[in-house]
Amino acid sequence: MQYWILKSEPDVYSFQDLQRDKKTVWEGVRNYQARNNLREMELGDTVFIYHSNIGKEIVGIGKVVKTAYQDPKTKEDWSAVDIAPVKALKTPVTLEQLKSDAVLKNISLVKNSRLSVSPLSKKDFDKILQLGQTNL
DNA sequence: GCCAACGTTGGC
DNA sequence: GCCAACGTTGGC
Repeated sequence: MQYWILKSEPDVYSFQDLQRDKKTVWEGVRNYQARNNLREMELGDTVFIYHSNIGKEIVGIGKVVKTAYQDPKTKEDWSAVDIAPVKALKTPVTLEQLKSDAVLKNISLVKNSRLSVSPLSKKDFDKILQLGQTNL
């Protein structure tokens, strides 16, 4: 089991949209590092959904329901995965909270805010759950 | 809306 | 293969 953070702009596709849709194709990643992370995802891996620009907070939890396959939107060598919602965080965890945490301030979401798919250790994952006052 | 940080592109 | 120029992203 691995853990990840997926970034999305909520005015394009929000966690609420994911809850409504029950499942979505996570496509459009056009960054090599992010693509490689997508390809390392395994079935059942847990992901946090982070809202960039608007909110700037981790709002919910999802899971990988289909591992990497050819991005349907392009013929070029990019990947997509399928994501299903698990549950919303009881309390969203803001970027500010992440930055002020001695451990979490070093996660790639904070250090490299442009990376749209980034890995998370179990420890970091648990800490964020705790900050979000949420149990899986 | 601005700008810093980062990634990509293309000329040499 | 280097690096300047450019485009994009996202925090502020």
